[in-house]
This record gives sequence, C-alpha cells and structure tokens, in this order.
Amino acid sequence: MVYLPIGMKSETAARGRPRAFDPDAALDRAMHVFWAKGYEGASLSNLTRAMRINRPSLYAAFGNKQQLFGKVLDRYMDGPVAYFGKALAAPKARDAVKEIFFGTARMADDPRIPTGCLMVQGALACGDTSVRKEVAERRAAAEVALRRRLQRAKREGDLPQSANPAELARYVMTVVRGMAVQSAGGASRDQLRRVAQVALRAWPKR
Amino acid sequence: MVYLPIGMKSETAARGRPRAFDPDAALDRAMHVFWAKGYEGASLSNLTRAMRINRPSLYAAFGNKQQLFGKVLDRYMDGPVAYFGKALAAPKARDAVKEIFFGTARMADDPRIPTGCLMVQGALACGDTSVRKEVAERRAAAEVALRRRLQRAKREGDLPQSANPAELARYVMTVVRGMAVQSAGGASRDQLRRVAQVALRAWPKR
DNA sequence: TTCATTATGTATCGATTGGTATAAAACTCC
DNA sequence: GGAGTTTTATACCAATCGATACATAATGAA
Repeated sequence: MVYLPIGMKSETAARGRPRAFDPDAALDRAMHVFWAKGYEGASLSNLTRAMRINRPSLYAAFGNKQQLFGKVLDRYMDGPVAYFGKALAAPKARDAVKEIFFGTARMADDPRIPTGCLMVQGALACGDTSVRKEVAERRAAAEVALRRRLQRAKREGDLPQSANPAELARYVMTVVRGMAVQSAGGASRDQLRRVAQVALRAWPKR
Repeated sequence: MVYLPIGMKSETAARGRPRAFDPDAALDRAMHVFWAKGYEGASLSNLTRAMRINRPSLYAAFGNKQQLFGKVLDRYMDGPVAYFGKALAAPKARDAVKEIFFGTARMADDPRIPTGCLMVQGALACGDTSVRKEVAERRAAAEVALRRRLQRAKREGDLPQSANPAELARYVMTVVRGMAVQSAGGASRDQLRRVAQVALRAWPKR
C-alpha cells in the first residue's frame, strides 16, 4: 500500500520515495494522545510513538505540533462528533437537541476513544494562547450552528414565539460541555443519559 | 512584617531568618497562574515571577509544584468558590441551587480573577495522571456535598418524593461545569445568568 | 559575641521540550 | 542505468522543564 501525500490528487503520479504510513491512521492515533493528555501534556515523543512514525515524518506530513493539532481537530469534528451535525438535521428541534445530548452520553462508554471532549480538554487552559483560542473558536462554531437551527425552528413554529434560540443554544451547549467534564471525571453513559433527561425538562413547552 | 512558617503556631517563637513574603499572598498569585494556564501550562518560571519569590523559597515553603498546586486548590475552595458551601446552607434546596448557578455566573465578569474554574481547567486533561485525579476527586466532592443537601431536602419534603437527589445533583454540577467552560470561552456574566434561568426550568415542581 | 537555624539569591543540575541537519533508502522519469 | 525527488532513520540542536547545591544574610538563643 502506498499512501498519497497530503493534498495530492490521486491522478497525480507519486514522485520520490512513497510514504510508508497512512496519514489518517496516524492522525487518529495523534487524536487519542491529544484527547487523553491535552495539547501541552502531549509531547512529541508521546505523539510519534503513538503514531508509529519518527519526528521528521511528522513534521514533513503535518507541519508542526500546532498544525498537527489543528488537523486532529478537523478529523475529530468529522469523526467522533459527527453525530452533532447529523442531529441538527432532525425534523424537530427538540429531537435534534435530544440526539445531541444522547450522542454526547453515548461517547462516554466507548472503549475505543478517551473520555470527555477533545474541544474541551484539549486546550481549555493552555500556556499557548493561540491554541486555546483555536479550540474556543471551534466550540463557538458549534454553538452558532445550533443557534441557527433553533432560529429556523422558531420561524417554522417548531418553537414557541416566546422562545429565545440564542439562550437555548447556549444552554444546550453548556450542558454538553458539562457532560464532557463529567465524563472526563469518570461519569458513565447511563449517568449522563439521566442528566440528559433532566436537562430536557428545561425545554420550552409547545 | 514577619510571616510565620507554614503550619507553625503563632505561640511558637520564630527561629532563623524570617520569611520575607506572605505565603497566602504568594498562593493567591500562584492560583492565578494555574487558573489561567493550567497545571502543565504553568511553568516554575511563570510561578516564581508571579509569586515574587525565587525557586528555593517556593520549594522550602510549598514542597514542589504538585504540592503547591494542592495548596492552591485548598485556597481556591475557601476563597473564590466559597459561595458554593454558603449556598448549601440556604433553607430551600431550590434556592441553594439557584445561588450555586448565579454564584458561578457572577465569577465570570470579576476582573480580579481569571475566567472559568480552576477545578475544571486546572488539569482536566493532563500528562500527569495523579494531578488529574486530584482535581477530579475535588470536583466529585462538591457533587457529593450537593447530593447530601438534596437528600436532606427530600426527607424534609422540600423536594417531591419522585425526585432523585443523585440525578439532580449530577445535573446541577454538569451545568456548573459547563458554565465554567463557557466562561473560559468568553461568555459574559449576563449570558451565564440566562443559561442559569433556563437550567432552573428543569427543577422539579413541588 | 558566638552558635544554631532558617530564608534568600545565584548558579546550576540532568532530563525533556519542540524542532532539524544530514545522509541513506526507495521510488519515478528519462 | 543514472538523475531527480521524496521519505526514512539517526543523531543532534538550543531552550526550557522541574528541582537543588551552595554560599550568604538575617534572625533567636545562649
């Protein structure tokens, strides 16, 4: 198996020595390290050992530690938390929120992934300000997506006119972030499901 | 001004050269560094500069970095989050929870302290497992305290018989942790207050 | 004064950090 | 079969990490 360089079209002929590792598999392994240890807790030695490549290969393929973290975040959004975008496609806003809550709870017991949320524990507090800013922006982007979905729901009469989409979106994301912290602290899927049930009681009645 | 060694009774005569700094003030300064940068993001150079002492003084007074962090956590519980224990003393469980929520929101705009919560962003994910475990235990202890308070409320008829104190306590702490994450991401006091209002709608009716 | 004791300031320790220089290896193109 | 190109592996870089050795300063006790 020969892996193509990042961003290279498959039509293009591969020149030079072929890459001996799968960049996506390496990103998955890096994701686990960042997820479990945080950006600063993940050393390059940790990363290269887990990714099963050596340092120059990492730098050639992914830039540097910060750019690697960015690519890991991209992959995280398209992978473990893809349920979030799918949930927004539910016909009813309440069902979308329910799926977001239960999707978050579902991650807790998955033995293939670390506990918690990469966007939360990856770099909540961090000596490197720009890294902290990047994850904060990604968290904010998720809240914006949910807010837009709830605004649509209000226009469609799916939410009462008294409802405030911005407030509700912020509330939902607050619960989701809190569930991530609880999960990182050892909360089980079942415990988080019950939290989700309670949280849903705050949802506006039609 | 002469400051007494840690743990020394004021009756005891001070021997040797007197300490030239106030340990409590130094702890407060260290707290800010850990709070803003996290355990791993806070280097000893950051800490000693902020504390205005040099390294040997730090080690003599506080042990090592991890023990310093532990003492900072103690001070954090008795200082910035003292509102939590006070809230539990409210006569009604709902008021206690309300005070916990609003107390958490109140911290967000305080210019004297960093955003977020030291027990969350101090070491949510961390290369050092024992540090991560310590903060997790402290978070768990807060939840236990609230659960006991809600169990008492149920016995007193302050909560309906159908209420589940353990679930409710977990829900409240989930929201509080989520508010901390939102605060670290730049949410204002007012935004968090509105989140608290929504969260309270999930509280069981009498 | 002298001694014991404790704190301070400087200078440094070995280990680890993120990041590279360099050369050999493995491929395509001509 | 080279020539050109890219990846791999080893070895290394300066900087920083947490932590200390050591000499000096400042106090109480004798």
